[in-house]
Amino acid sequence: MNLSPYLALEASAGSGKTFALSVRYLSLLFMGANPQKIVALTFTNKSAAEMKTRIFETLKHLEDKDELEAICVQTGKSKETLLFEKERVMQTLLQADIKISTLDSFFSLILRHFALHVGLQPDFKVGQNGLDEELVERFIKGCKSKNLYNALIAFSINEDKKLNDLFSLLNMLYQKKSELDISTLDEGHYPSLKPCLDILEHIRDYFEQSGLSARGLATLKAQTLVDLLSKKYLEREDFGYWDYKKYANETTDALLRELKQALNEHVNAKESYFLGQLGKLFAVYDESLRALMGEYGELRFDDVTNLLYTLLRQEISKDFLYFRLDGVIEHLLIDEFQDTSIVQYQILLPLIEEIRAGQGVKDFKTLFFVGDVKQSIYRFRGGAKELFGYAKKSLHLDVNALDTNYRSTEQIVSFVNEIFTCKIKGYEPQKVAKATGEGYINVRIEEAIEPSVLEAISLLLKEGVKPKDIALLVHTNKDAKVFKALVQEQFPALHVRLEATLKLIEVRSIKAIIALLKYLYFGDELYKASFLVLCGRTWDTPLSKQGWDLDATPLVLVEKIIKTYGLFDGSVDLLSFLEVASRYEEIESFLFAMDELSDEAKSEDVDGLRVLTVHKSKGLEFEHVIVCDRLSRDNNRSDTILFSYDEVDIKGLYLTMGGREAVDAVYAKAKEQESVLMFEDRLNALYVAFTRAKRSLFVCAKAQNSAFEMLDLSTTERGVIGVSTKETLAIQSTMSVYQPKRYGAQEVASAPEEEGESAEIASITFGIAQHYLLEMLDSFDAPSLKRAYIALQNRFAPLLDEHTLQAIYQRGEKLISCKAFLDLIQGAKVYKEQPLIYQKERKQIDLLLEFPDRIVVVDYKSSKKQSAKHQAQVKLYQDALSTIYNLPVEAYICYLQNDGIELLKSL
DNA sequence: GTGGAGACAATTTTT
DNA sequence: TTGTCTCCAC
Repeated sequence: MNLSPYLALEASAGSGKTFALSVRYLSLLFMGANPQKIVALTFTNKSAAEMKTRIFETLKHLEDKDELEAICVQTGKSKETLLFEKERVMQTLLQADIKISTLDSFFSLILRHFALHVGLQPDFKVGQNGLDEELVERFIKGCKSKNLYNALIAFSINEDKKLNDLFSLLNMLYQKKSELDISTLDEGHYPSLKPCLDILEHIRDYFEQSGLSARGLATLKAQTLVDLLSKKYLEREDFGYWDYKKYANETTDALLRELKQALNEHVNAKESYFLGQLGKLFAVYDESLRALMGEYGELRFDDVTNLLYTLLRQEISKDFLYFRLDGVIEHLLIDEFQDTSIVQYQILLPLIEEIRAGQGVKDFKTLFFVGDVKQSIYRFRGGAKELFGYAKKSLHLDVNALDTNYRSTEQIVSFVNEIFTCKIKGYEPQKVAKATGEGYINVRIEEAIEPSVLEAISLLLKEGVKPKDIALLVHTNKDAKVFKALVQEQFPALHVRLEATLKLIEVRSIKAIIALLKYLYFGDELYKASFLVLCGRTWDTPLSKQGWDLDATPLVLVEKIIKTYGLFDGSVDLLSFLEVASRYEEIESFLFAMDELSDEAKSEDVDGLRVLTVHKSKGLEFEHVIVCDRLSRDNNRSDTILFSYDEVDIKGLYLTMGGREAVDAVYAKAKEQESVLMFEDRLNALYVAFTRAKRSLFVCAKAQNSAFEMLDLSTTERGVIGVSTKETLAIQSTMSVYQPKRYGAQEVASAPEEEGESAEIASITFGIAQHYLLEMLDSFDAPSLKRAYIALQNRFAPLLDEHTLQAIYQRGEKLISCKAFLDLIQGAKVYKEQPLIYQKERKQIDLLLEFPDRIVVVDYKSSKKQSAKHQAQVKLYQDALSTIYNLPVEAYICYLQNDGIELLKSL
């Protein structure tokens, strides 16, 4: 066999990591490993699911897969042997309880086995829980009973810490609990600042006598430590500069050194005191937390790892652990190893060492770690990329690197190589799998990024790229929200899928409902205006408080608002919000709870152009990627406590104070180390973003304060935009495969904007209302139109004004009197709003006409702004339908415009 | 014109 | 908590 038993694989972006993992997994199976004893761990549920699917799919169609060859090499078996054994392996795999999961779920599984040992019921829940208030209460109670209450208050005042900050600090220590012995933290007395202030005064007196300017003298005044540490002369060796220069001499410089020394002593004493106090408070925090977990059976992710670590360290023996885990794990595969945190590694270490110790010939135990330190972007969550190197070294692993990129086209690979060589430490340029010269790069550096982004999108659409093949990568969730709105405003017909972590209260329609409720309850006109604007109406639209029963339950009120204002948009978020509303009895407590509402919104379930953060995009790939600069400026806020590391061990911890580095060299070094690591994380994030692209990459950078600054980019355009011609298999569908074609701009010149109605909500609502009217038409005659209009008024009256409703009605009139249209539907069986599931996308066909000898599909559009896209859309319907019907299918786009109906036959 | 000081504004990433 | 702007002695 060629399979290296203890292997670390360095897999750069797009180098076939998933391929390598499934080859490894299957090779183990073919070599006789028991699937029950193979554990494969990833970081996200998505990638765990993907890995499972990939393994099954590969095995199922092994004869057609490239993996077959690789498995031959790994196992030393011939193709024939493997294919002969395929069925047997499949059977074992299907019968086994496959252990492919995320680290977090693997850990909670283990913890469940031992729950009773830590005072938990095995059915504990994991997730973000809402026990924060109980924790605060219990923590304060604990402080009181331990005579720490005064210490708590003194601590808060001295450090100017709000309770909230203190809690995030304690939580941070909690995460590092396994790496740190908190009980040994220093302690001392709170030091006095007086010695420092005395020296300063001395300096000032001296300079005053010399005749220093008033401005200079003012800089030599300070009241607090913060004042003092902000002084710039602390960064200097002497006073030989600026206003001081004229009067500086040996005496002043000696005094400066004396001041720095005194300050150094002061900050260190203060740090000892702070950490000592914090250690005591932490003990109470830890205890309160543990009691709460036991009582409520609710754990956070950190709690699981923390408890498990404690268990493995103190309370259970290794043998017992294996016994409970249904035997020893023989093969361990870890994906994205660079994201592993130190606690996680320590938990896994007994398992790893057990495997690594198996030296005998009959012992068949293996380790396989895959990772890429260049893609480490989760330091803030504890991910320690240093662990990869450490593990390689300490476990004496074989090291292999995948050096060819199979994901991206040549232009992209060489662009990424060009940018990141020299920037990322130890960057090895990637080789190109297909040296075809394909690919497209477009780097734009402008004052504002929005126009660049919109141009990039229209450029892609013009080339016939399908929206779902485009991904917009942004830096923050907030940016994602902003760009989604922007894109929708400019391309009203485009589906945009927002994949960001948003709070429920950040969803527009929910914001609106809360605003209205607040208006009804508090009566503040401001809430009324904000509700109206959020609904897409002008702020001064009349709105009456009459007719709302404030004694009704929040659920009833919210439901009524949604109905009255037609706010339901089909998203799950409103449903979750109704669920939240049902938790409250009356409006007052509901409204006050809203400000603290932490429930998360689900991403919208639409297939279309995707907007997501760089962090979310990790592990994914897209045909066409637009990387956006950050809209707001970068925020490198540092934590209250700074850790310094010696490889993977904590070397020290420091209390952060602005300006402390000027008087404390040790601290300065730790801070420098920290900022290097933060820089690397940001650089890696850009590497991740750029390497998501398969065919084209747009970079939309700002001229000032750019997140791309560190890359020294310059405006570039290279290559041509290519459209994938690769067939995408429709799963579980009898329909044949849809072949995307190029819809060039030359086919239909896009019409100039016909109306000025580009206000985001208004134009979308207009389109929906128009469709609604036509859907309500029983038949295409005047009486039906009247009935449909009444239905339209009932539903859309609150959202659209009289004028708009009239305009919609008139378009309906024009349609039912359009000869070409009436001729078209003559003699057909008519179906409206027919759902169609095609390529896993849900489509709605506006009008379907069934004739004995042919099928006609009609799509209504209210403007010709996006005609190329409309063409593509009906073409898709046409193709889809021709696979269902055994008849010729014709497609039409029916433009309902102010000046008349235009019926356009699609070619 | 130069450059230090202080006032002032703006403010993440997720299992 | 950090970059940007403004002020003013040299």
